[in-house]
Amino acid sequence: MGRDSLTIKGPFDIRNSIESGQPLAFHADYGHKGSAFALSYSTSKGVIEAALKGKQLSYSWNGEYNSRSAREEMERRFRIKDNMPSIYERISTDEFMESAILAYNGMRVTQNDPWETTLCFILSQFNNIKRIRGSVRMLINTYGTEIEGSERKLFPSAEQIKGASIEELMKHGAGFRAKYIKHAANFCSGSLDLDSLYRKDYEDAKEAIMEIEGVGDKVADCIMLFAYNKMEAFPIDTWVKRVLETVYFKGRKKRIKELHQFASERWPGMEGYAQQYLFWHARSLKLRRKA
DNA sequence: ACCCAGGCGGGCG
DNA sequence: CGCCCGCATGGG
Repeated sequence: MGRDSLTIKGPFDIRNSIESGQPLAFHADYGHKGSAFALSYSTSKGVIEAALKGKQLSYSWNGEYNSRSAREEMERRFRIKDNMPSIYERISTDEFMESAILAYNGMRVTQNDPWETTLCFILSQFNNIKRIRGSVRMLINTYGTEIEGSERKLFPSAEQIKGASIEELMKHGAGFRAKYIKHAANFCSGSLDLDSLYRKDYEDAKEAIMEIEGVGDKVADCIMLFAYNKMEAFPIDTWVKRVLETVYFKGRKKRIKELHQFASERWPGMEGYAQQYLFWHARSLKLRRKA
């Protein structure tokens, strides 16, 4: 148990950083008039609660955290050390990107736990953000370990999920993805060492994570970007596909492979950040087919 | 009622 | 390879 704070340098939009569908296991409370923002999240080690006021990010911890590991957790999750002006310089290639950056200035790509990200993004397939978050909350409350003196629980480990039946997982919001969750839990608590993927490059790590049944090209890219710090990952979901086709290809249908190629040439080494701004801006514009 | 959601694996040609 | 289909479920 403890409490500390750190000062954020550069633009930081905490609300859009966590609401933009990258971390899916957060609880958030909004302050009045947008002046403060409070959040909490469960990890495998404890619960972190944090609040942002101006440039001061204060936070508290419990469980196995100590002052040093809690600080590292915060800096990592929110990529506090990212140089946003330099990133914007690299992805600000056109008017659409400029307006996205203007609208969501300070939105960070967050870096989350590999198992958490794997579980959450398997749940994300053919699903919507609101319901994914509800399912994740249910899984935490059902399978996570209790923490003394806290209403929240730890994020359930692969071992704990492995102990659940497909029927139980289905009932707790996983739907048809339950069999994938089960397989991922078996795999990640057994032959696949998630920590070892940090030492692999993007291509090799992605190939390794795709051995999990239910993890295809898009989910693998999300895990690479949102957990393993691979900024060249460019997840292409329905929104990103649509916005790319609309903005850069005059509405013509393009294959996923071509769009990956396009992104890697346009935003080399920073595809992940470009993708997050494209995705979130496209959604805010409700850039649908029938809009 | 209807459509869609941060897709995927399997089956087909 | 590319294409097409079904899939649990609930929010808009």
